[in-house]
Amino acid sequence: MTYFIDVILPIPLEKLFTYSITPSEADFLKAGMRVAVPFGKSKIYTGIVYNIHTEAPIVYEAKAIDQILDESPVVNAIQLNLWQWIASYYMCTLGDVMRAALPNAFILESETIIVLNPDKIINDDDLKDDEFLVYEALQHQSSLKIHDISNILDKKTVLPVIKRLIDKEAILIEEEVYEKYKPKLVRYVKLHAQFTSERALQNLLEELSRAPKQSQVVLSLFSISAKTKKPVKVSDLSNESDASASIIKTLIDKGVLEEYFIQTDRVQYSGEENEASKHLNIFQETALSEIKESFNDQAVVLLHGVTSSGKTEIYVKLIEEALAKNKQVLYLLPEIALTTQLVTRLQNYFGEQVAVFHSKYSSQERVEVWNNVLENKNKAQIVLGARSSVFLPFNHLGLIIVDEEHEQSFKQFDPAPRYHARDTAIVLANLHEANTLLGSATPSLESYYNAQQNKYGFVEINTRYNNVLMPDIELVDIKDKHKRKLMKGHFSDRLIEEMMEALKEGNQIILFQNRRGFSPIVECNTCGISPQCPNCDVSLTYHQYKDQLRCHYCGYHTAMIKTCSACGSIELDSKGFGTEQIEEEVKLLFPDYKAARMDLDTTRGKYGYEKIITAFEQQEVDILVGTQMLTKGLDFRNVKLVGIMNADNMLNFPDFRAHERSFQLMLQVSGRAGRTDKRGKVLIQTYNPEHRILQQVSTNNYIEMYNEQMNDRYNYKYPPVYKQIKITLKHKDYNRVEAGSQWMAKSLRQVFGDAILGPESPPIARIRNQFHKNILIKIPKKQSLVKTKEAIIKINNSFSSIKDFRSVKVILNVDNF
DNA sequence: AGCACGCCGACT
DNA sequence: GTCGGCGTGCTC
Repeated sequence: MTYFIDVILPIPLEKLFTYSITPSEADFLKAGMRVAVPFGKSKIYTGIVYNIHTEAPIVYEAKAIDQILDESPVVNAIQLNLWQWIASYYMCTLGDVMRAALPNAFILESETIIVLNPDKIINDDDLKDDEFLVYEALQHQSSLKIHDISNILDKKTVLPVIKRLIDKEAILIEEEVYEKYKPKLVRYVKLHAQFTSERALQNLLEELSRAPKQSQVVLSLFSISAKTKKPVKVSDLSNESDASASIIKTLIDKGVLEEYFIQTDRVQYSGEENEASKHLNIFQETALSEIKESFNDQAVVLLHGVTSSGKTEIYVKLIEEALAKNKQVLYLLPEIALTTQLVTRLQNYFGEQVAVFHSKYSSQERVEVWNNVLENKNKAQIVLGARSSVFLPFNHLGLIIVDEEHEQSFKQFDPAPRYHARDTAIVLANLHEANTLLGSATPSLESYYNAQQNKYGFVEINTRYNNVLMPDIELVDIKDKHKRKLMKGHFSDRLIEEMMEALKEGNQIILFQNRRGFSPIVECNTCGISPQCPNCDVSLTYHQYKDQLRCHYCGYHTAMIKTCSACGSIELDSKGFGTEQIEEEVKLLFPDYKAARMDLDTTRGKYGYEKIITAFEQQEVDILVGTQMLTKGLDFRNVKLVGIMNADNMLNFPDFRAHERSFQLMLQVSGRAGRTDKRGKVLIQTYNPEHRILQQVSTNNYIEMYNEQMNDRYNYKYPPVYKQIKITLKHKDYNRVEAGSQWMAKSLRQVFGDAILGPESPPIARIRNQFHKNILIKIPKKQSLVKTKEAIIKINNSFSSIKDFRSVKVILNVDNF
């Protein structure tokens, strides 16, 4: 009997690929293991075994696998189920899901290695210049990679050169597969066994008396091991004794010290004793019992608790209960990198049972978390992570918490799979028969709607922890302030007054401006022309700190121009304002206080956020200026005043969710104010204080906002009333996307009629030299989603079989909000 | 997605 | 005349 396996490959192709295996391999292999398989002419890819069977393919001969990469499955059956769901719901391939789900280090790829042919000696004269360069390089280095050769020759296309060298039999090529994950080994030292006796030791120290540094090292080694009673790391020894690596090496070479290695986890928790969880107040207690009761007949519960109502304490209680039942817990957060504070809090309760998983981890670190979850280790009972942690190999999941449920960063927009982690989490929980708790102070309309429809359970907390009052929110009409000349830069007199007062009392201030950079538009006063990005249809934003013009879409940047590129005038003006400009104005207005800025530009790097957050927490900074990232669940005790510099630009954003988002954003930032006994103050500067949303924000009226917005959603057939799929077409040639999108929209209309919107050019029609067109499909709740998707796929297939349209990229985005 | 094969412009 | 551009087709 011959055996075959169907394999998922990490490429965006619909099909699974079938390979033949030997009976003994069939015996060993299980679904979810990785195999290395040959693919195409020379490549070797990592695939995941999907199933094992005996049905030989008919139209082609299956290749044999290259090798088996695992002893046991790295992906479990539930995960494969979840992958399948994601692929079909979000209309992408299993390969796309695999790429997103597995840590990079699990996906090995072969690399072509070029070596000299030992059996043949080539006369240099027979080689051309570039061939000679490669040949020459191989005399010094035993092997080269394709990448090295393109460096040597300083050009991209090197394959023809390699091919000629192969023809001349000068070189050979090999395919090498790399294991990307290497366990981390830490170097330890101990005293060599021969010095364990008192006497030998005495002799040794005497011997070293003329080498004070060396004897210092030996003495330090003693003191460290006496103190910690554990093996001694080389790095600790080096720090303690203040000795360089070379001194330690000398001692190792002399045979005084012995070195050895221990495999260590990269991610480690070194904390104190755990605290007991806090007692809940009466409101929290009530909410907790309501949640538990809801879980009896609802798999999902939405917890709507005002900012600072102590939702985390409730989560902690639920986590405790899940752990007591020996279940794993997944705690999803929008952007984990921002929430060092929460990690610390949970670690205080649960110590090393908390594992953290997010995008700023290296792929090596991710593998370790993955394995810990897979093996159900004690150190991974609670996983705190961003959206990609829904892919971890849980096997006993009991509870999923989705904190800040309304956050849009749970939805992945760019590479496929374009999944929403909240919705995926609910499916994952179902597969595990676990419960899901969604928590937010400003729930998304779709979750609130689901709760209203009794699809989810619903629990509310309306009181802040310790009965702290909700902040007092004041709207400032800057149109009027401008008229009456009461503005200093972008600050109204009211804002300055309140800032003065807060600072005098020793309180901190947060200023929110939803735009980074200094000013988004630079304009020539003479001819009115403003510098544009060469690759995108946007104006360049001026960034003062580097004196640059930057594009926020493609990363293009140039030095700030001194004269207008069109007319040569030197009168350049800037319009609009970003965080950078606010920061600068703050420094001028309040020179005696320290201001800092938190946005994408200041938080690059692994610890970028942490530095700023810590500085603000420790009150080294009085005024913090920032973008959206300020809103994400940060808990600063001493903030009394929050200023929203301009509420209008977010309200006017061209998106059906602009109002909902603005409401959420403003209430979230407001929630940062007055978290202790003092009542917080929020000032919202706007040109349009009568705006319904601003009124609703200032009275903290979620229900009214919900009802009004839902009304619009009904009228205009938007989610959550209708389902929505967005199709984006991209091409570098405008005419081609235009023609393609027209064709696509027409075909869709033949099936769906006027449920099709578009094609339309998005506000930014060109990004990275690609022109975009959008088509929107609105799907009534009663229409079959599966059939709708089938129809879309069919149309998309005919689309790509049209020669002219083949090169147009089509992106399908399900629930594109 | 990669990679090979095949057909057309700008350089030695 | 070649080198090297990218359109087209295929991968078990």
